[in-house]
Amino acid sequence: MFKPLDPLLHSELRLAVMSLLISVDEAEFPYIKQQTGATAGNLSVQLDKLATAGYIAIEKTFKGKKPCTLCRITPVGLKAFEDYVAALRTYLNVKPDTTQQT
Amino acid sequence: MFKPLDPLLHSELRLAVMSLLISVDEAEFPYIKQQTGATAGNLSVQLDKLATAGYIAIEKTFKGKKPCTLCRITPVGLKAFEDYVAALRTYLNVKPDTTQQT
DNA sequence: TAAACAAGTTTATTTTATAAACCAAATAAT
DNA sequence: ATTATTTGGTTTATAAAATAAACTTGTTTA
Repeated sequence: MFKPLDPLLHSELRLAVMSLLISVDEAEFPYIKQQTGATAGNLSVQLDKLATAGYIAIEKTFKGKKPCTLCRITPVGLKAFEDYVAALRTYLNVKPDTTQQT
Repeated sequence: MFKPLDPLLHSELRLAVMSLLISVDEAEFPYIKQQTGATAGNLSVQLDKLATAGYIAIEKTFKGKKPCTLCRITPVGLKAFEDYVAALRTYLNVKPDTTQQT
């Protein structure tokens, strides 16, 4: 009936991050922070979780002398996102149940 | 960019309950328990939260000698659910659903 | 009449989300 | 030149949430 929801994606901030990375394919920490409205601390933690799960790849580079944290979604992450959306739909598009109950 | 998600609905079990109540419009505790696969304790807690928020109405009756907890969605709950779905769409990169609901 | 069952509730524990506090380096101000 | 401020984060502490285990109350059933 209801498919289980990947707890890693069923989180407002992490979902926003994934959604963002799907549309831009590469983004810097400050940009994600601004787009999501998250605090730096919260964002840092949630990015770590996504990276640990292999949903995103984090590349730490430099932009001139400033550190630059680049994030992009991985194929695993993209698949997880799609699965999550499919699971969510089982909660959102429910037609009235006309089957017999026993 | 991303609309905030009502924390009361952004919960797997509570969302399942709401989804269920939208489709059947009235359901007993054991039925909800069976459909969602939740434990009784968890379900009891989450139903309370939904009721406290005014999203569902809980009526405690009897079915013969057995207690019977009846749940149904309220107009407030229905509105909240619809708003939640609209907010979610801002994360899913999906166009709003323009099909007619009957 | 004792044991098992049904229908929940309460409580305790684990997880999670989140922000506050912190750190290091670069730039700006005095 | 030294101090202050800003940038770009990380680490840690706390508040909130989810969840199941344990418990309660009444009802059948053996």
